[in-house]
Amino acid sequence: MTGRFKPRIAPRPLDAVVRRMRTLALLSEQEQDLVRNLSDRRERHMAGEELVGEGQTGRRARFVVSGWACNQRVLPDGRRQIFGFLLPGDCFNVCERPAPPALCSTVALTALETVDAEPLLEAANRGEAPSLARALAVARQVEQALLLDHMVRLGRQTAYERVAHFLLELQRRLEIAGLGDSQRFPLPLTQEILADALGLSIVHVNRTLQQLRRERLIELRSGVAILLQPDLLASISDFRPTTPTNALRRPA
Amino acid sequence: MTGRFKPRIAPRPLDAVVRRMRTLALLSEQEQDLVRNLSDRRERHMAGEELVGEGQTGRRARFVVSGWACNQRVLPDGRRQIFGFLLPGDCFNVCERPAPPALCSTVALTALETVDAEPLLEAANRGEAPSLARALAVARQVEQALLLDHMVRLGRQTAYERVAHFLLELQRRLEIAGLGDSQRFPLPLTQEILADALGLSIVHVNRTLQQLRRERLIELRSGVAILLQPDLLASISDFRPTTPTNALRRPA
DNA sequence: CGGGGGTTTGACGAACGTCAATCGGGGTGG
DNA sequence: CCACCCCGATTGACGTTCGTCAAACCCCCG
Repeated sequence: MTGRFKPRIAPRPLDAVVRRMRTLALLSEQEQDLVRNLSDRRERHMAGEELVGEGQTGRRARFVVSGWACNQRVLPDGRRQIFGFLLPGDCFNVCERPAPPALCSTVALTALETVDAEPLLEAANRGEAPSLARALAVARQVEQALLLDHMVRLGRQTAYERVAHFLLELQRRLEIAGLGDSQRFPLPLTQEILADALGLSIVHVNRTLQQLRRERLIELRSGVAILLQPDLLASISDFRPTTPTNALRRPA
Repeated sequence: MTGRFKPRIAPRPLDAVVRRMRTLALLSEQEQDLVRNLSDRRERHMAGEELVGEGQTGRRARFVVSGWACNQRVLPDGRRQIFGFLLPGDCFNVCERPAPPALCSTVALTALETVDAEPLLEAANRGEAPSLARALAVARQVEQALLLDHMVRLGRQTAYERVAHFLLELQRRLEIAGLGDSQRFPLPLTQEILADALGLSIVHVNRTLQQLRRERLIELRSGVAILLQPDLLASISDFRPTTPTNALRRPA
């Protein structure tokens, strides 16, 4: 880490994005540079800030560069359902232009950094970046898969299974983004957020986490999660790694 | 209804499909005929038949012409989650070609009739049917919206609210397809299917329906549902009619 | 008349939510 | 440096919702 020479512009910050895209399709060098050069039009958001409002139109495609966000909807009586999380490397507002009204709001959960991804869409639409176009399509497919996984958790899994399954999902996604290893990853979520994602009460999330700790399946300290027995967690929660990396790639 | 002359080919059967598409975009006469002329390549399926297997590739876009189907996933221990229902007029397997692996399986719940919709996609891709292309895009958006509604039900609503909300959704969709009125519609689902959709047990679905009947909110007899007090049901379940018909249409 | 799938009912228990109090750590102003 | 404070985590007691098991019922059909 000590002063290694970096010839290219904009070295580190978009690392997660490039990494992520490369797991989705085989990007050419030019395509990778296209991504790395997005660094302008960066934006910073504070935790709690709403990035996209429900029903909002004219949204521009963006990447999360650092920090966490979520898609959610809030009922009039205050109940909240979180549909999914946006991690570094994830894109949002990627759809046909002009973008239709947003189906839910997107909210920053931590300090957050994003970049405009429209230049990529334009290049892709002009046919200049076929693999990139494909990567974005696959990203949407993965997003959809995660949504269905989440729905199974909510509808047909117990609290215990839900938490285990969800932690495994985060582990995989964060490892792909280069932000964790096969067991350890940052988890900057309050138990209230977990509860609203998993369809549980705060108290019950707490107890479920306690149980997983007691059974030496996980550790959880100061924003870091450690999966002590990932395989056991996977069999407990019927976790099947969709997209083990490139599973969705087109053959040729 | 007694022998009114119908000049065009293939009169009735695709009515639901045309109706549905017309609520999604303003179709030209040619575009409507394009839809109506799909009648070839019709296919019949029996209840229980799997139309699409999880992970299946090379799927072709299709419309449901009559009957009901659902998207679902089954866990190894037999638990099942139904993600949503396909009603007459709905399309499935509509996505960029070549189609990525299916994220869940699609199963016929009743005797079912479908038609191949690929000709429409091709015409749309050739730029020959812009409004149709738009209608298909909106259809996907609506499908996504229904998915999120369903997730809110599963994660944050009580059994009572879930059933009420779900019945209202069906009422709206079936009325659009021309298969029901503002209160009455066919409901060819067993309580087991309802349970697997709503994340409940059969017994609890039964009791919830009993309660709704006792309170004179609904009637349910021999495959027909009647919403006696739709407004009350809506306020009970916080039902907000997304897409009150054409809400998602592009301004110009 | 018998059978089978779907519905209904009751009794019971487990999972999960609610309420309320306490704890604990990091930040902040005095 | 310390007292305070606030938010989030934790714990206990208790109530409700919902699931499970099992039996009865109902209706359509052969």
